Amino acid sequence: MSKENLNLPKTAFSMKANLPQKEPNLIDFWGKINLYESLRSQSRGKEKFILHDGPPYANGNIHMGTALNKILKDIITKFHQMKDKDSVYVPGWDCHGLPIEWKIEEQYKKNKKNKNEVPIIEFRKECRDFANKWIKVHKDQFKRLGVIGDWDNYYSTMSFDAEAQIVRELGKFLKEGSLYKGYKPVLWSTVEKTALSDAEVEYMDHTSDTIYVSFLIKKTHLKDLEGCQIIIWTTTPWTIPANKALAYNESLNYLIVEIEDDTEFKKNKVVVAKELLESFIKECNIEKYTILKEIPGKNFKGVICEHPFFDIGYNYDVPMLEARFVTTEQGTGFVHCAPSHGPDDFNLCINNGIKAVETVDDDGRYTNHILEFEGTHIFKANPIVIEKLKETNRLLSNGKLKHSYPHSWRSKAPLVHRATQQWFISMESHGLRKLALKALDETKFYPSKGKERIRSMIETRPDWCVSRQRVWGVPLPIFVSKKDNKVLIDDEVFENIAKIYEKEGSDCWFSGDFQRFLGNKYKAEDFHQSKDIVEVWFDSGSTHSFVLEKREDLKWPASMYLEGSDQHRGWFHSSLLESCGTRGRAPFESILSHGFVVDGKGLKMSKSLGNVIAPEEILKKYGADILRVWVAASNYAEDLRIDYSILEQHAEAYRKIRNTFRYILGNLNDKFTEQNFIKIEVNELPELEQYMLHKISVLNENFHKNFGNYTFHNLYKELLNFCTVDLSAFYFDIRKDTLYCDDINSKKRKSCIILLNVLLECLLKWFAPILSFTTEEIYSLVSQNKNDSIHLKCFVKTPANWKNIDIGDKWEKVKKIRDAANISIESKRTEKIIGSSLEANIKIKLKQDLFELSKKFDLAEICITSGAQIELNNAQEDEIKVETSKAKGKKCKICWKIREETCERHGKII
RNA sequence: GGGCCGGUAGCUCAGUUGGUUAGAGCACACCCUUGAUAAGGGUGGGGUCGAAAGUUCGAGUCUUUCUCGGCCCA
Repeated sequence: MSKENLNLPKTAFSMKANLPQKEPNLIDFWGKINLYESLRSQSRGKEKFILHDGPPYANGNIHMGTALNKILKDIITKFHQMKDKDSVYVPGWDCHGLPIEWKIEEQYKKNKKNKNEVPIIEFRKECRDFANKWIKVHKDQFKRLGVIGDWDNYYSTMSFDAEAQIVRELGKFLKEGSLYKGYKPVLWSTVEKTALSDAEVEYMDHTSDTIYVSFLIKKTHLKDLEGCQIIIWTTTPWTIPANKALAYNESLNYLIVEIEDDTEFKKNKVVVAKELLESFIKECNIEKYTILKEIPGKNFKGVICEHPFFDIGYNYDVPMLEARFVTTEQGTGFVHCAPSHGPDDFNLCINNGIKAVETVDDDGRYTNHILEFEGTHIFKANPIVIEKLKETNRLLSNGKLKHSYPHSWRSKAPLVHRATQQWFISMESHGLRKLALKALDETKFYPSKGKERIRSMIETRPDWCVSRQRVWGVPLPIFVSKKDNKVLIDDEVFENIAKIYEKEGSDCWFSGDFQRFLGNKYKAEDFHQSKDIVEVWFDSGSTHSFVLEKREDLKWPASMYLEGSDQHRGWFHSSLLESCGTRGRAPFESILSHGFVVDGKGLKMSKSLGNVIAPEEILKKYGADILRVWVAASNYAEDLRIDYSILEQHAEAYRKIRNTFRYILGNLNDKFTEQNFIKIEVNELPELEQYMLHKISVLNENFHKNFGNYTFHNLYKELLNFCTVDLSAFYFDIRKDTLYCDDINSKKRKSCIILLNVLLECLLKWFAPILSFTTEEIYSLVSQNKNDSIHLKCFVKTPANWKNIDIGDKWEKVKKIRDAANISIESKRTEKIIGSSLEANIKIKLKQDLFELSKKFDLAEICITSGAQIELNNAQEDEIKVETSKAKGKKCKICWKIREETCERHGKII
């Protein structure tokens, strides 16, 4: 009569998750049981899966992108571990480079300290401390996400052994001869006094001075062109003194135009592209003019002009050169070329024997190569150049233009192209490009489109500039002979430097005394020591050499590199080149790239839009497992959307999963009995249990298929659907009657308990890589060994005899009947004839095949009604017809079924 | 401006070589339950597949253009 006769669920597993409070305790638990060490010792000798961590920059708090990245890495690492491998994750940090230098300099500025007065070694120490500080912060933040890794033995690009190995790696390129000294315009910041890497540049609007300048033709074989002036348009007047050539496009047509306005240009014959005449006329305020002749571009071949500053000493020839980069988008169809100040200009000129020289110094001032203007800062030179052009009567007009222009990402200062001495790794001299392309073909990409993306970059990228004129980095181990200007190449010296770095770090490079690096073989006084440092992409591109190769617990090449899709140009790229150059193949077997985190509308997160969500907020509000669900449920092949409504949805799904566990735990009374899957006598179980084992085995198959393709969002969806559709709404709902109301010793109930145990184990293991905290919370509740962890387990193997297609098909049909019954029941429910389905009695008319099939089933049990009768339906239409009526009789106080007689199960008890 | 990728119900995602009325779960609405209870069950509504044009007997799927968004580059 009372509830003592029922076996109601009872569990210590709370419905409310309270993740923000509970998760930190689980992190402590993992520390206490030494989870990482246990994983390693129990996996010794097993096949290794090495996901090599792409080092985040040790600067600033983590953001959603970092959280996504680390969680994805952790999920994959755990998956492989549970697939019975030795899956090792060693986190690392990228430490050298401009952003940290900049931070220290900012502090100096605040404290009115002059950077130039601080010894380099002291400055570098501050950078090092700064990086160390952020590594510590990051470490805690990553751990909080549930990431398991070798946190005590992480790697960093500024560790002494890393700096030493970077020297060895550079030595390989030097020795091979692919690392060469070049003189090229690079994007240069006159504020930071350094060349900037692509990643350090951002494009913003900038207002430039624009000028139309005329170049008088000095020499031509074409009579029409004699005495004409070539008109160029430029947005960088300060580069005019560095002009060495003019470019035209031979596929364009040009016009010779005589100006008739009563100005200083009266009767002057000027040449511009036909298509651009109109804009030229307008912008130079020319009212009256005559078109004298149209001439094809190819006629400019061999034409020589004179520099607009011819009169003040610029008396060299300015040849006209053909170039495809000349377009009619803007300007005049002629481009002024300063080989020291633009990559296009440089390439065109070098191909025509015109070399770049150092026209502007580190600070941005003209050098002595620039007559008349030496010492003037280029950012102040525009008005001076414009004035001089006016004086020499070469300026047709000047104005302003707002356009997208490169700026330093740190200082936001506009950048310039400036020819400087740099060190380059050649893409061609030793076949690096070819090797890299071949290596890509041998790499598996997830998603596959990543391959094309990096491939097209490798195909077209220029030589790799690896030098930087800064101090916080690994010094380029280069000595140049004072005698013959040749680079010292000697393995002994490289190794000597590396050995010293291993002990002291690379600071000693700047100590002033470099004899110790040269050993006894050479004399310091015979060499210049390079003061450049290695660009940071070379640092991180070398991690495979000082992490994967050096550590006993890892392997080379890595099984996988996993980063955001921007790293196709970043770390994937630099690692590929470094490794192909030194080892002839990629340092990875596969690459997984993920998209970017954007807001709920698909827009990128930005302070100005106010749509930024920090991981910290999510951890505080929902907990890491919800964030991990978000990662698992999202398709990382594209951009990942996140906002609070999306998180709320995932939190809801999490609750469903949590309640699924809670139902199982409750009915097991928190007593998990591990089942030996192979020994389960499948045929002895009720068919419903057999069907569920079949579903489990099919799901397990799909699970591993999705895992194999790293399509976690599909995997997660299948797991979630299993919980909601197959378990909660079907199996659990049907079996409540058995679990609550059957005798505890009944075979049926025991079978169900077996299945719940199986389900608990399967679900715990399937979900463990994703819901790392919750599965551990559950496991620690049911595990006998208090120091055990779910993360030390392997995935289940479902015995072959669980899969039973026949039973699967049969039950799919039964479910159709159930669906039809539900529709019928629902109609009586809305008519208020019945409430719960147990108040219903259903009459089901079935066609022959279903009728025969249903004879073996208890459809009342399956449809959760008090009664069910089946009849043969001979009609053609309506395959399944259900009639619902109110069940007659009295409600059994225990099982609530309505019986005309006393309840066959509980009559006695009552 | 150029290259690459993407836009399927409010949300997260399926959609096989073009082939019936485009699917799932969640969310929503209504109902039931009160023995998974800040739970559980049932039923239902909701999409001109970013837009337009084209190829085809037939297009979410192929082509082109446009648009919006993301990454990279200039």
